[in-house]
Amino acid sequence: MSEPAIEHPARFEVTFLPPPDGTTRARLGELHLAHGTVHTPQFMPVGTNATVKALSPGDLRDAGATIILSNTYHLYLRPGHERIARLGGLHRFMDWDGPILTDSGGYQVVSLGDLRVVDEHGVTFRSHLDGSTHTFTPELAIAVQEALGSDIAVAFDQPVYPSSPQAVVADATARTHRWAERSLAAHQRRDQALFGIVQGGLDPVLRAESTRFIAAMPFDGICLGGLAGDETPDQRNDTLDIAVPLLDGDPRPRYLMGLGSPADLLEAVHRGIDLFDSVLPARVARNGQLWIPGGRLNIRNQRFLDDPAPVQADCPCLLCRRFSRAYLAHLFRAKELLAYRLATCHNLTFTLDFMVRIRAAIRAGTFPAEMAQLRVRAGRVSGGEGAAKSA
RNA sequence: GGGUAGGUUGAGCAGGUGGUGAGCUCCGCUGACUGUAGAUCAGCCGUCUUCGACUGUGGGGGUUCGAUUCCCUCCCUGCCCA
Repeated sequence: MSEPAIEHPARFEVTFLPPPDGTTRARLGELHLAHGTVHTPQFMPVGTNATVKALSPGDLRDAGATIILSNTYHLYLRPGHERIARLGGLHRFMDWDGPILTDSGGYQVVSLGDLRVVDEHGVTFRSHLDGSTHTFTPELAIAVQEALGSDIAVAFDQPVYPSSPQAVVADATARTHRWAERSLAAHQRRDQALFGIVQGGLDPVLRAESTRFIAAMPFDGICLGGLAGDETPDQRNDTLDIAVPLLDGDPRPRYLMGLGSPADLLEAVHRGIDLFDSVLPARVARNGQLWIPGGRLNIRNQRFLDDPAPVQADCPCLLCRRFSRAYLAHLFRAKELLAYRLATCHNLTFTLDFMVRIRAAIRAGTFPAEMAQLRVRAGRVSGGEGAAKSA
């Protein structure tokens, strides 16, 4: 509330257009928001409960984060959006003075699978905390996000798993469109951007329809939802190749929701995406997986107990600057809390540094040529073969 | 020296008062994780020719068709008393 109103809640400038030869759709942009400027392509660490798990705001800054994501559904349930508003808004509450995007809570429709009812009015959930019943509507999702005071709010949608039957996808997509209109109508806060969400699953026709429908509305940015689920990389790429070209010439940022491994980020940037978020780097860090150039380490593996080397020699993160693999391996075995902080610092530093490299290549006009080596640096997403023996 | 309670797969246990002990929890190993109900979850964790088979209840001996169980003896550990 104390934030100064700005003329454009989300002014987006593309500062480096994709080459006209069609070798890539990767582009460079600056997204100007109430709490600062975000250079795109950019990755947003996820801070569901008004905290990126295990990290302080200072850790986040040091890792290179410039914008983070938080969650409407979780903060509505606890501690309550009105309480956060009374305490001065989400930025002040969590002491993060950079931009924040809030997810609308739509994703929890699928992630909290059991006991929910979706109808035209909204979604009735059972709270994962105490079992109490709540109904989320587009209007409530917007009101909560306005109370939180995020820089970017997101329309309330109904995602479905990419592999869902066509009829299910069609139904959810149509409802998402109607809810997009209601979200837009409900949104009032002038210093807060509002992004709309495209659905459509993997169906080319539905995805194209949804992209056109959402793009035709006066949102400040376009989210591509319903991906980063159980689809294959090829299916995801094909879907992006259908949706993104329909946004050619559109002056707004494109945000692929939920994507997070370096290899996946690279392919999506190549296909014209500007913004990403994912819990993946932070979650796998807490579970002992450390990302390094060309692969990853499972720090719980026995061989690291005697390894005096840093996780990644040239990494500037808190972990790699000062501690050995052996120390981190010990902390994980002892279940010491510092393990989660150090590992998370590293994976987010790695991910955000990867985005820096991508932006540098785009700026230099060498992005398509550098894709191969960026792919090598990204390593594999999953499946055991990507594990690096040591750096 | 006497008494007493025990010795079960790395650790800690359960069980078993004559009819096939491979069960549990740790630890350990491997994997998974993508708009976070996740510092979580899954598989493995005696040996082998691994959809099965074999071995294993401190050592030795005895009774018995059959012993982890009953008897004898020895060894080891904890506690109590001298």
